Amino acid sequence: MRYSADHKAETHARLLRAAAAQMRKQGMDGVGVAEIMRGVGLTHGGFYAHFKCKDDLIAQAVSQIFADNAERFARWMKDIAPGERLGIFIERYLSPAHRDRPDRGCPLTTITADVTRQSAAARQAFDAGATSIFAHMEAMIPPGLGDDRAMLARSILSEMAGAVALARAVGDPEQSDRILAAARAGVRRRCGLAQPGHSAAVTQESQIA
Amino acid sequence: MRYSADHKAETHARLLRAAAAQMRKQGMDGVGVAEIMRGVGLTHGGFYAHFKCKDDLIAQAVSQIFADNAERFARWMKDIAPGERLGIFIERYLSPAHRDRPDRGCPLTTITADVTRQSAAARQAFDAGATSIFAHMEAMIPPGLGDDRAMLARSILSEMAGAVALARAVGDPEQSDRILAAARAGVRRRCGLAQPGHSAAVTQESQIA
DNA sequence: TGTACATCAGTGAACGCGCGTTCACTGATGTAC
DNA sequence: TGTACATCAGTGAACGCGCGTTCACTGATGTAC
Repeated sequence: MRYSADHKAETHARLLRAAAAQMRKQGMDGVGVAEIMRGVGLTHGGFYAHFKCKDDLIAQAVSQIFADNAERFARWMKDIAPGERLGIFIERYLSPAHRDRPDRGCPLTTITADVTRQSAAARQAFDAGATSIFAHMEAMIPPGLGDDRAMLARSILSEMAGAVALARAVGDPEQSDRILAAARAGVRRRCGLAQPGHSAAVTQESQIA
Repeated sequence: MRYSADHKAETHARLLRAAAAQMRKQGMDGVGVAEIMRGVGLTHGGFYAHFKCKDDLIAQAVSQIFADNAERFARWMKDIAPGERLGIFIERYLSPAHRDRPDRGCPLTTITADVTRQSAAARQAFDAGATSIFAHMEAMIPPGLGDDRAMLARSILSEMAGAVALARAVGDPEQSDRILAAARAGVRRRCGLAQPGHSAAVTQESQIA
């Protein structure tokens, strides 16, 4: 079956998007080649027309995951005044909705532990993506907030990523909600924002906090 | 070969300790039954004299991991004055040494992502251990520091666990050191401690920061 | 005290299974004439 | 315009491998007599 000129590129992109979602939900080594191919309606044999091997897919999927989230971030922030962005980002990042959807969640919360055991190519893709996220965070921090905004950005992102990861791991829903609420309060305070948040993205849990 | 009365219990304990270390380094599903048995000098067939199945080992190993760290924590803190404990804990937790030894590292940094995909028994063990760590952290926070020490403990532990996990994932050593240094500075400030730390556990990186 | 037997932690061959990977093949379509 | 051929994304059987698990067996030692 011969296909149109860009058919292969489209299939390749669909495979990467499927792999990116499944790897975040099930862990980077928890997804099989056959499962990914089935996910886009193909059979396992065709995999090697698109990727040299599974490690090749993983490395490309890491880049895809960061690209997905960068695009989602840009879409969120497009119509929001620069001064409002930090508060809204914090609320959304530390929301139960983010916790409950790891398949489209921030890679700093989903693939961080796994990537330490992956190929050099995958780790380089992670480094590039993480650096970009740190830079975006730094840019959102108001200049008057501290002498070293880069360090503050790293500190705050560590807390946000750590809180979402812990909130996912904890089985007790109340404890999980409290972890998110504690991080929202801690990060907002450090960013000079009112307690609790009053943006449209505010959740029930942050009201309780 | 018949063995002494408590021989089996000793072997069981050695298996759990080996599994606890390997699971933190290689991920919870990255360790095989045969590999663990080989690690204590036995063959794979004997595994089922000690555990019902692999999931049973994993659940018990999760408890073992938290017990290991609770013991290590108690040993650290034994001869340290209560007022000094928080500062020293922060320095050690956010040290390159902790980052570089995940096999004996805090479970909140090593098994958090994996445990979301494990059995109910493993998740319950994680919850119990995490609750205990949160309580220990809360007890170290000076009463005058805020109106809600439990929330502050959650917020700070999220940052510390997140920072160590990110520092492990990042390939660039300088970036990795900066993440730890940023978290040390951020957490110390929030705990009302001097910048930078002056305890014996101080590292080169915190001097730079 | 010496002999016969029971115990049971550990052995190692074997199993079914799913994995990543290979490869001869398919067949709709673009291209050459 | 019609025919013959080349292309190549995708198919599906097959592979070697390591996994978790089972099971008949071993053999040093404790116990019964």
